[in-house]
Amino acid sequence: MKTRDKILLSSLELFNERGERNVTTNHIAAHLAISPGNLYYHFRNKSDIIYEIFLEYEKLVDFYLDIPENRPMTLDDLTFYLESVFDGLWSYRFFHRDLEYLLDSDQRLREDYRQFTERCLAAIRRIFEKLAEADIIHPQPEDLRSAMSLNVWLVITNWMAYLKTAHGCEGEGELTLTHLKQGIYQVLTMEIPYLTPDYRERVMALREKYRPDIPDANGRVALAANDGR
Amino acid sequence: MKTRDKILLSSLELFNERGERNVTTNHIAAHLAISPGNLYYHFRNKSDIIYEIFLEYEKLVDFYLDIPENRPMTLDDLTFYLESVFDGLWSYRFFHRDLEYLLDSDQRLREDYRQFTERCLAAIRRIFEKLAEADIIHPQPEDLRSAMSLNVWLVITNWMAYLKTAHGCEGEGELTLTHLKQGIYQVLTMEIPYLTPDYRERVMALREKYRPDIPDANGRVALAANDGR
DNA sequence: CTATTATTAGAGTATATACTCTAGTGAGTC
DNA sequence: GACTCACTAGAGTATATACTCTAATAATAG
Repeated sequence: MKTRDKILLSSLELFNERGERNVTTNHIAAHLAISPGNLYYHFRNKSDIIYEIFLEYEKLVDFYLDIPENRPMTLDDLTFYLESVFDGLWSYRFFHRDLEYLLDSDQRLREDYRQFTERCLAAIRRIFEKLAEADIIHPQPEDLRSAMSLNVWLVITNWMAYLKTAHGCEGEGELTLTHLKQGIYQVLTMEIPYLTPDYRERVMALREKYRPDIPDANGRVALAANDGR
Repeated sequence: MKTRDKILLSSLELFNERGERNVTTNHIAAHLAISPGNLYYHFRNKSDIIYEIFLEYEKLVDFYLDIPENRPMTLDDLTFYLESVFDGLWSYRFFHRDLEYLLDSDQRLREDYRQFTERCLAAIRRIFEKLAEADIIHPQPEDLRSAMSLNVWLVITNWMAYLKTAHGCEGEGELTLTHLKQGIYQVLTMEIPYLTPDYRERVMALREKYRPDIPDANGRVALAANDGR
């Protein structure tokens, strides 16, 4: 594997593990057992590394959120979108943690990320639209759909921060992809009132599969056996 | 004013303006025209300053979210809670920006914040409960109420980050308290399906007052005259 | 007035961080 | 064999950062 790619890979790994703020270019070089000079031969600076990683993240999510227009949407589609978005969030989880700082330090990234957000929101809106077309949810006025979509986005992008900050349990409470995906439960919660009678049961069952098994804010632990995952 | 208090005040101001990561203890001292030594006479380290600021934040929000149990809840109460929470968020806006890093660097803060979150969530749940008691919203099963409350919390705490990251417009697009409070529109969006017929119109009108006047993700600008604020 | 304590200035320090510079090495090309 | 060129090592640098130390000054109590 090319040194350049190794740098990107190691950086992502270290960023995800320790947080971008705690990972220096020297750390990255040391982790790869290459010299700092070598690293700076391949990248002008740390921002450049982060930017390239963002481009990968962007490509991944754009790929997942490509909504096929030639057929109606199914519940499996919805599941796929939700799972995929959380997969992406997990793989590049360092990114949202220091988002504001990162955007402040790199204008390119700021503008790209803005457009990325817009595309994601448009995709979510389109998903709602197609869910209505498929009679899975009741149709909504455009205003409401936009506001709902934004709420979905806010919940998705903040779910991980909630898990990491609200559940202290330092040593044991390691965050996993499974925990992260329990955010799907939260997203589906918002759709409940809009479900059509035909699909209500099925969506509720789907939602149940993602019910958090960590103590909720009441200190209660859900008993649901999270089978099949 | 005591030097100690001046340090806290200046720190908060600088943190909010530039972000905690971009503000050093030397900056704070320079801003107050005192020596670094003086600053370190009053505080053991930067974390201590942040911790004390958090305690103020906590006290403020706890004060706002004290739910009176001796009378039914009104719509004015709800408005007050929403406005207050966003006021608090605004006054200590640096805090949520670097939350994960801050909690990682200070165990006390981590534990205190965890409990703070729990109290906030409990308050939100209680508000939903009392809204149902007052026949403003339909009653919900406890499960749903908990999940809804968590979503409200996620939307509230992520709204500012959304504004700061999704709306690039560097120079002009200065973030203001008014913009921030448009998050109330998003929060009320989640309650729409649960409103009782009696209150539906009134809550929708309230919500309309907070309709964002910034371009939404479609590039459209809401026309609503945001009167009276 | 004296002794003590609280407060402050300001120079200084150890370490870290992002990044640079020079001197190569080794694989291919003519 | 001379030359090129992508790639790499590793020492080095300027700056920043969190924090310390000493000495001095103001405030206060007896």
